[in-house]
Amino acid sequence: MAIFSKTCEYAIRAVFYIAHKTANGGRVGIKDIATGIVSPELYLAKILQDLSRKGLISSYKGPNGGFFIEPTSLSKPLSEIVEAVDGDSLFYGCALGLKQCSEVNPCPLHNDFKAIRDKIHLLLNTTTVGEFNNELMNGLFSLKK
Amino acid sequence: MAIFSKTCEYAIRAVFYIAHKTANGGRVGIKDIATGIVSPELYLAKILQDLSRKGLISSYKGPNGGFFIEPTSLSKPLSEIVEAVDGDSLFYGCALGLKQCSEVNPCPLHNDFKAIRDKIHLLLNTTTVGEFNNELMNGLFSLKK
DNA sequence: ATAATAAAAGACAAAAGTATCTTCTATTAT
DNA sequence: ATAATAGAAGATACTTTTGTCTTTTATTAT
Ligand code: FES
Ligand code: FES
Repeated sequence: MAIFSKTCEYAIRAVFYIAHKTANGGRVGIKDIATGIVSPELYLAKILQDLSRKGLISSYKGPNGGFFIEPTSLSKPLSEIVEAVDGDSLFYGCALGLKQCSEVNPCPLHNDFKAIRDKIHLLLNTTTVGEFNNELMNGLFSLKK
Repeated sequence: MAIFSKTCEYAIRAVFYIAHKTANGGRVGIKDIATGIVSPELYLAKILQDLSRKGLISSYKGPNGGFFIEPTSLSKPLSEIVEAVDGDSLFYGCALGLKQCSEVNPCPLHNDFKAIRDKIHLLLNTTTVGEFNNELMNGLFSLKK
């Protein structure tokens, strides 16, 4: 099992792509994004519409329209994207699938797993949407499958 | 998304259950296990048959038959269970779904994620199947959904 | 031998996730 | 007005995961 759903992988890659493409203004179309991150265009469109509805990214209709990210949104943590797509079970759920992760009735892995879960949460809370713009422009990081 | 598949959650809970029930000899039947960890009996049966085929647990047919775990198997790491059920993508796969996680063509999350991934791997490599037998017998840990 | 018990196996079914296609509407640059 | 682009909605399909049902086989107490 991967740590994120496929939908969430597409979402994160797309958001990084949009961020670094529009950090200095402009918009980027769905075709461009789908090609840039190698993902099924129409499926990605649905995902981005959802993220747009939730205010995590912005869009503009009409010619030269497309998706973009508000400068202020560039500092949003990646955890918001993950939570919007995959929910928060990665941050708060029990590793062994107990209905409720709790200190009073923990599963055997609780203590060790909680520490790891918190690290994941911290990573995604402190990583921002626009954090890798420079590296992405320099081609140091890849978003292509 | 949870960190393990539902199948893997059942598998781990069942293995812990069998381990602490049969650490001092004896066998435990599928009905008992399914009740003990609150899981669909027939689905769990398939999972356990698979683990048995792979030698991670043992079984005995006939009256008073059932599943058990060899004393030597109690010291096997939990990672073997996880790998048998969910594969190794949790340990080696790219967080953002790139075909290949690599240093030369990394995704933006590669560095930070690799550290977390390694912690998960270490946790599962150092946690053994029989590690929680005492706590489970004392009711300190729960395996029930 | 027989009956009881449980594992094993295969077919099937339901649900969720992933993906595609089509149609229509809204917006805006030209 | 026209063309370009995204939003929205709904139908459909494919795949994987999860779960159920039925039958067969193996073992052993009696
Ligand atoms: S109870 Fe399982 S992780 Fe907390
Ligand atoms: S390339 Fe994505 S985690 Fe290594």
